[in-house]
Parts: sequence; structure tokens; C-alpha cells
Amino acid sequence: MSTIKDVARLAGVSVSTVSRVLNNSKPVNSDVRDRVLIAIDELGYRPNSVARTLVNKKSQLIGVVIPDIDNPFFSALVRGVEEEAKKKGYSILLCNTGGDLEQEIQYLDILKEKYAAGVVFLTARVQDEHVSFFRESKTPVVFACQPENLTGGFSSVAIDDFRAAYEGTSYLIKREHKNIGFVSGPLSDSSSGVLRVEGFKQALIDNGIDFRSEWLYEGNYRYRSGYTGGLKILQQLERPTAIFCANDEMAVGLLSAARELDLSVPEKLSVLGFDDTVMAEIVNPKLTTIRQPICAIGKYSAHTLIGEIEGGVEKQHLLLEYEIVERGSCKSI
Amino acid sequence: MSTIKDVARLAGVSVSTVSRVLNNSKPVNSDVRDRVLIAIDELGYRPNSVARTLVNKKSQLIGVVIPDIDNPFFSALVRGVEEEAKKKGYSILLCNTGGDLEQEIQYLDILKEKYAAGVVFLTARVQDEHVSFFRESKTPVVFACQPENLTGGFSSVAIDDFRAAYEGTSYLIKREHKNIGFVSGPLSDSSSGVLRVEGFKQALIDNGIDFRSEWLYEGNYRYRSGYTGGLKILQQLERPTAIFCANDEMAVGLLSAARELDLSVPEKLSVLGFDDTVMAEIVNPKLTTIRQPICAIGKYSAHTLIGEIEGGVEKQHLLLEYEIVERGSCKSI
DNA sequence: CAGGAATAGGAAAACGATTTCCTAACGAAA
DNA sequence: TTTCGTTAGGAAATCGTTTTCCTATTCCTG
Repeated sequence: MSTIKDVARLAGVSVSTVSRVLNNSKPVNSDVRDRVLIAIDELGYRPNSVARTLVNKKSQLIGVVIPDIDNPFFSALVRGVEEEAKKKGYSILLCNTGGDLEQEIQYLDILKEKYAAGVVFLTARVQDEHVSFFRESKTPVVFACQPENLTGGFSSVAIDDFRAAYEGTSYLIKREHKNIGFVSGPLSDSSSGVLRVEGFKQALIDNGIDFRSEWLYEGNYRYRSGYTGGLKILQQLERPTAIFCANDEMAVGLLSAARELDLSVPEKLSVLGFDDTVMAEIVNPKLTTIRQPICAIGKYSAHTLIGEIEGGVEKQHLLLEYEIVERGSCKSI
Repeated sequence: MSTIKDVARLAGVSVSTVSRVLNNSKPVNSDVRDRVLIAIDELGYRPNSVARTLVNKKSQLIGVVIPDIDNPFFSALVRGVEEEAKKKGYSILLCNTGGDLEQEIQYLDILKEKYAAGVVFLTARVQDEHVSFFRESKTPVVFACQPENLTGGFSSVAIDDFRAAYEGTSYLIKREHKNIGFVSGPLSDSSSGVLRVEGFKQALIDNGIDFRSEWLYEGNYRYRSGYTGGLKILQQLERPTAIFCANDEMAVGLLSAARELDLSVPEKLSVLGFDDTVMAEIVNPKLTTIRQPICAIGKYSAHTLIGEIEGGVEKQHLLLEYEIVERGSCKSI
């Protein structure tokens, strides 16, 4: 690998000059600039990014912190971030945390140490530790899928979970459902999770329907908890005609439970999902669900982040559009 | 952030000495070692990895090159690699290539430039460009899911695709199926893809069954192609009683096709998948499939790689165990 | 035409580590 | 007692860049 010195020697100039034509950091006469350019070309020279990082205290690395890469929801986000980042010359350092605070912090330290240019952060709930890290290290960050008021003043890209859940519920109510269950995400530490139940409850209230706590099951976004929740809710003497699940994976679990109880969907039971991940399409019946543009959230997160990194663009809060995609799992009573 | 100089000053020694206690690279008297250790502790000093990388020409980064992070098969691999790497103090640089040679090479260049310690590489087929890159750059590499004879002498971790497909086919034959279709992966450039058809064909031959080319459909591992392939095969006048798909995603697509044609699975048609990704469990009927321990492949890849990076361990070819996991999509005639 | 501003380009310091090279001190052997 | 080998630790070079500081030239302007 050739270095800047080789280029300088070949072009008959000093390394400073080479650096200047490389970064356009100071005017260089066009004849010597040409000589340098030719030398660069001839040697196939590429500036060493490690050395660059050392002096600039800023690398071309973007950290993506997520709970679980093996979950289609998060992997879609990562794909979005990667695509946008690649376009702008950044690479992705993948930080898989299992949703564990300690691991999150550990990875943040690694990112700081590597002079990461910024980080896209997705966590169930933003903690003080997170916020103070970003404040102190001055590392640009954008929170993905996090309500604006919990980001500690940092940028965010998300959808309006409250409204989405509200509209999902309204969708069911419009189809004459009056008895509606809800399988939620963890309520203690998931911020968008509580927003979704609240949107659900509000829609009930606004339509004069009583909220029945025995039809609310607190899951953890995994298949298993959707299944268990479904069993719990559907085995009661009086059961709902529709169940809204806070994500697709739980909805799919619920589908299994319904099948096990011989409750055909959508004839006997309507099921509404949330997210529109791959599985919504492959399951039978296909899932009617609320699409969250998760890949786009990734892209916009990266875009916003890079804006802050390079342009000193203002911090901002983006809310992307969601939509109800109708497939086969809901019907009017 | 404190530097090695700060530590040296506080401990009243030279930076060389600090470096020595840090790396155990030369003996240091125990009293001065203690002073250094105390200083390190007091300052909360952590050596700067970028500076380290610059002089050592080796970072703590492992590149993971895959076609598509948003595919559960690849994301499971990445998870395996990440877990093992994290344990050993390495971080993951994610390289999503879309299966495109140009992007693969581009990412390899980035990895070289960043002094990546090694790379886990998963591609449809190893090309000359790949091999020569690894030879020239001397970057340690392990190929995941690649047959030994195509790795150009580098390490690999995989399963025996030929035998797995052979056994899968035998499984069907043992259940009295004599008319068996096959939906394959791309045959032109996927090495494990052709191995699987070949295992299939061989099992047919060994059991005195004729291979019928009209029941072979060349897909591309995606849902859509499984669906199309299913339609193509099942709409013929004479149709097979079982179809073996080269991966789960296509098997799920095929399930849709069968449903559309009112062919109940497994009563009228047995479907056998391959991989055992998440979707095998969530689909109805649940998929009988050949489990490829993909997360373990990731782990072992990382393990092997780190062995080569650190210990100069010999190159090796690992074949992990697969198994047929019986669920609901196959039955005896 | 003299003097000061502007300009181009080089030398050297800096980033934060590792490692080579050197020296002082010590101990053992002759 | 002299000498030589060993040892611990410091000074300085190095990795490959960027950037500051400085100097020599050119160009105006009065």
C-alpha cells in the first residue's frame, strides 16, 4: 500500500501539498495539483482512514445499536441505515445488545473509543445513562422508534404510535367490533409500547366502549407471548371478537392460539397486527396490520444523523407515515 | 479522555514503561508496575484503539460480508458471529452486499483500509476476485456455508449440503413418495445450491426413481420464486406428491401456491423445507425442514477466524451437524 | 520603486499508541 | 578489581495523516 509520502515523492512536492489537494483545504496551483493527481492515480493511492481518524478524532463509522439483529424488525432497520450510510461513505458497526443496559453502555464506550462519527440508537426506553453519554461525549445520535419527549433533546425518527394504535382500534370499531382485546408490549420499560396501549384505550373511550382489563395481556413482543396471551384472553367465558396485537410476531403467535382453540380467523376472530414485517405476508390468513416503514425509519435516521455529523444540521424529530394494510385477518362482524 | 502520557506523568515513568505494563511486552519491576496500574486506575485510562491500530496495522474489527441482513437466514449468521466476536473483544463491521460482486469487493477494500483483523464471508459462490484479495492482503478469512473445495484453500464452516439433501430426499422416499419435485436455488452461481440438487438427484437414483426435469424449478431462494415454482409444478397434468424446497422461504411460498390450488398440505402434498429459519415455525402447517445450525455456523466461523488471527491456528474446514426436524408439512402416502 | 499584503508551498508538530535503540546500574566471573 | 553480560527503563523513531507555522515569491498600491 502506498502512502502519502510516496505520492509526495513521485509528484515532487511535500506531503502537506498532497494533503491539500486531497482535502481541498488550501489553494494549490493547478499545475502542481495535476502532478499530484497523476501521482495518486499512478500509485493507486488511497488515504489511510485509520491515520485520518487519529488526527481528526472522527471516523467514518456509524454505530447501530439494537436489541436483536435476528429479529426481522430490527434487521430491517439496520438495512435501511446501511443503505443510506453506504451511499454517503460511512460503514456500520453493529451493536447487538440483547436489550441489556450494560451491553448498551459497553458498546457506547467502544464507539467512543473508535471515534464513531455518530450512532443510530434503538432501545426499549431511553435511560439517563444513555443521555448523559451522548451529552458528555458529544457524539451525534438519533433515536429510532422513540417518542420525541423521551429523547433527552436528541433527534429522533419514528411514527406516531399513539395515533397509529388509535386508528387501528378505530378500524376495528368501524367494523362493528365492540369487544376488543389487546396484547401489548412490555409496559414497564417500552416507551412506544405504552403509547400503543394508550392509543388503544383512548379510541375505546372516544367511542363509548369500556376498556376491560381482563382482555389486556402484557406480552414482550415475542411469538410465545402472543400465543400465551391469546390463550389467556380467548379461554375466558366471555371473549372479544377482535384482538389488536402490538406487533406482528405476537399476532402470529395469537393466530396459533386461535387455531388451537378452533377459532377461525377472521370468521370468529379478527386479528390486527402492528409493524408489517415479513411474517405478516407469509402467515395464513395473511395479517391485516399497521405498517410501520421500518426500513425508511432506518434510512431517515442515517440521513438525519449524517446531516448532524457533516453539516451541523439542527436536531429534529421526524414522524413518518404509517398505514393500515388490509389482508385477511380482519372482518366486519 | 486521558492518554498514555497522562498515565506516564502521574506514575512518574516514561510512556514506554506504561506501554510495557499494558502489553506485557517486556519485564517491569513490580513496584513501578504497581504505580502504573494505580495511575491507570485513577485516571480511568483506556488505550486508544485507533492509535493502536495505526501502529499494529491490525484493528479489533471483524468484517461480516453477507448478501442481505434483512433475510432471517443471514441475520442469524450475523448474530452468531457477533456473540462470539464480542466475547473475544472484537466488533462487527457489517457489509451488506446485495450479493453483488462489485459491492463485495468495495467492502473488502474498506475492510483492508480499516485494517480489519479478519472477515467472515458469505457469498453465493466464491470468485477469483475474492480469493486473490485474501491472498494478497493476507487478511484472515473464513467462508461460511461454502463447500470446502471452493474456498481456494481458506477456512470454511458449513454443513454437508449434498448429504443433507440426500437424506431429506430419502426421508420422503421412506414415506413412500415416488413422485418428488424440487425447487432449487439459483444453479448458475450458488455452490451450495447445486450441491443440494445433486444430493436430491443422487437419492433418487440410488432408490431407482427417475429424475423428472419438469418437476425441477430453479428459484432464487425468495418467497416469490417458491410460489411461482409451486404453481408451475403443481399445475401440470401429472404432479408430484411431495416437493423438496432448497430453503424455507421458498417452501413457504410453495405453501401459498398449494393453498391457492386447494391442495391441502400435508394430506395431498408433502412439503419439505431447508434451513429451519423462524418462519418454519410460524407458518401453517408448520414446516418439516432440515435444520442448518446457522447461528452456530456464525459462532464457529468467528471462533475459527479469531483462532487464525490470534493464535496462527491452522486453516480448517468444519462441517456441522444438520438434522431433520419433523413438524406438520410431510406425511406418508 | 519601495513596502506591505496576499499567495503557494515546505518543514515540523501533532494525534496516541508501540517498538527500537540506547544507557545506567548491577551482578558475576576472571 | 576489572570486565562483560544482563536487566530495567528512558529517549526517540515510527505508523500515515492533518494542520500550524513559517518563508519565499508575487502582486498591488502609493
